[in-house]
Amino acid sequence: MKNQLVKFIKKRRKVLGLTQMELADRAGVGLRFIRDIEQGKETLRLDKINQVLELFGHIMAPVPQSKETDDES
Amino acid sequence: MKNQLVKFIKKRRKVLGLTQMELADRAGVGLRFIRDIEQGKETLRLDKINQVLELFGHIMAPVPQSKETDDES
DNA sequence: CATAATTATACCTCTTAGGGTATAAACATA
DNA sequence: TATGTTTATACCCTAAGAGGTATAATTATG
Repeated sequence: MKNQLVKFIKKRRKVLGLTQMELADRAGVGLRFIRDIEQGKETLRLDKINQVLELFGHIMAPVPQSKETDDES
Repeated sequence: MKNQLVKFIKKRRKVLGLTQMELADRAGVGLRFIRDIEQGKETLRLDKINQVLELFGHIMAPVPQSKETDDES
């Protein structure tokens, strides 16, 4: 599966009913960064991504390419 | 667990008996980048990391913070 | 429909990641 | 010990990521 990050962020944000701006504020990143994530930009910085994922109790880690998202945790 | 990436890269590289330089060449990244990864630098670019992980059939994806590495796949 | 809220796109600036190179340190092995 | 190999640290330069802002497009909502 490709771009699990995009799907994950979008889904989680919707679940919490947050706007991109609210998410950006809570994560302490710029609004533009949230947009870049959700647009599938691949040249993002890892620390910034993790900064956002932390809100959802997640972190970026190496997983087998084939494996489907096992989280929903 | 923190920095699964560092552990993963170091372990995989050792298993294949590659030097940092060899890994850099095969992944198509600079030697400095491999070193930055293994030194735990957190401000790395996601696309570059994935470029390296691809050699091992892996990719960066969001996982629960608490979950231990389940790969070894 | 009109209006407001949310998201997307574009431009500018500043900071820094990534690559290269050189040197030093650590780690082997004889 | 000395020698060669691998890894770490430090420097410079270029390209681009991240943030801000403004504007357009999209999506609700009445």
